[in-house]
Amino acid sequence: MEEGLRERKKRETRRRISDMATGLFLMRGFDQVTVAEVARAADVSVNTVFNYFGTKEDLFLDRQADLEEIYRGVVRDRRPGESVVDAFRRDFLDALDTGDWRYGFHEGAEVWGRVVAESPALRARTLEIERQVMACVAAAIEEEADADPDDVRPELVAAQILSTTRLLSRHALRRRTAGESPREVEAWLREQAEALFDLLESGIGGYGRRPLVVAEDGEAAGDEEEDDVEGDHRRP
Amino acid sequence: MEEGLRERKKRETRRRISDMATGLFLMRGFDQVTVAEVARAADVSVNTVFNYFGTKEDLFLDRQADLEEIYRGVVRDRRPGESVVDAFRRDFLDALDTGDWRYGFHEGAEVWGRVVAESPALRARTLEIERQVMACVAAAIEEEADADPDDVRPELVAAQILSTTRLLSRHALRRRTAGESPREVEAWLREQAEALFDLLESGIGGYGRRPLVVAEDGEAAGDEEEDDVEGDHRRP
DNA sequence: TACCCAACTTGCAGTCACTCCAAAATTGTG
DNA sequence: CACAATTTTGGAGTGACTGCAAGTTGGGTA
Repeated sequence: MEEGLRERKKRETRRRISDMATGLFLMRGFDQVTVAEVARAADVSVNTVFNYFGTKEDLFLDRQADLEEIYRGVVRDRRPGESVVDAFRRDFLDALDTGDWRYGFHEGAEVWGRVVAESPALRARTLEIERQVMACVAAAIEEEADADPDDVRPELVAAQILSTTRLLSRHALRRRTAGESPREVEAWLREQAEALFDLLESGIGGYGRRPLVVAEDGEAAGDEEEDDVEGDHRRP
Repeated sequence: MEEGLRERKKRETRRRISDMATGLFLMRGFDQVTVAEVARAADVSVNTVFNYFGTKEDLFLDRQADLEEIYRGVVRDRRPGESVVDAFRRDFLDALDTGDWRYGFHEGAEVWGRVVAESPALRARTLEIERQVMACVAAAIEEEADADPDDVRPELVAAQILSTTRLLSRHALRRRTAGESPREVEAWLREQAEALFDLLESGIGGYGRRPLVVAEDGEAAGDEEEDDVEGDHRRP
């Protein structure tokens, strides 16, 4: 008895709910679709939806486990002579070649990105996921490097690498939604990736260093142009 | 007519709501207090609470605007010869000296940290704030460096610096809540800050490099510590 | 002083995500 | 076929948040 009817039905139900939800969200936007609608579309009760997915956001974002596994692999399976940064650089460029989903280069990524960008709840959940993935990568690096549990460097390395890839993904998505062609974006992305990973490797210590001798005419630090102070309450 | 009665009352009401909310949250936890209770404690209606604060989370996390202003200052007012990283290193150590709130070293920080850690909603909002602050710092750096709007490096620099300070703050908070004395934590923090900022300056390119030739007996990864780049990656 | 307008506050009704609970319905087992 | 375990469902909440219409208040004006 490899898989009983029970297990199969569960898997099917979960899949049906997820697919229906994703379809509706992509079509009409996350906040414009209620959980009740998803339930109706999947022909289950609302309670069943929450039986499978902890929150409404999880209906749209439930690749976290996969992500963690993939990144663990990148760290663990890096080649001889490769540093952690090297491994992620290679992985990023490979993903760019194959149109892998994990950096947002897959087909339809711009629709997906727009839906996420338009929903505060989804953006928040995305950040939380990124945080957890970061912790996971940090753990993998720490384990690999056999570092002291008090050593903070693995976390720093993880944070910096993932900041870099996230930055690249976000810009790529923005350019895609702004109407640039995939080919254009890909070229730009390849160039920027090299530059950022180089910077990551060699350090940002010198960036923006202020000259020791101040020119005689230029005004000093900013005295003009005081911008807004009070933020507006009530966010949409 | 410097400030009418109307303005003063508004300021007082806002302050009263915020104070009552903060007190209740610190005492009983964020999720254990309803907005209705806050309203009752502040002697206003629930609607008035939402008139002043967009969300329940904003009742507790209200310093974002201040944070952005402070960080803008750090970037803009850096001294001659200082790079952006230098400026933030100095600012961090100064804040450590003065017990400044912005990195979580103030009195009662561990209670505050526990409340945030225990509430998913607050954690999510914290991440969102960090993201916005990061964007703000990136903008300041870009402006300062007079960089091309297409240049992604300012964002990378901002992300990496703030990742570092966030990492330090989080660990400090964790140690405080774990019962370490403030003096202990401060000493540890000072040492780690130097190490991490050094790493930030010199780059993480060599971290965790896997040896080219695999030793015939033992496992490959791990203990060889050959960091090829210039930085002396001291370990704690 | 009396009045009026604008801003601020409030109560009320409603939506939606999400929880708890107990009663079905379904599935696997002896 | 019974019986237990699991899943599904309906119903009755709770709590954040919104929109609306009716007060209430402060400031300026006739």
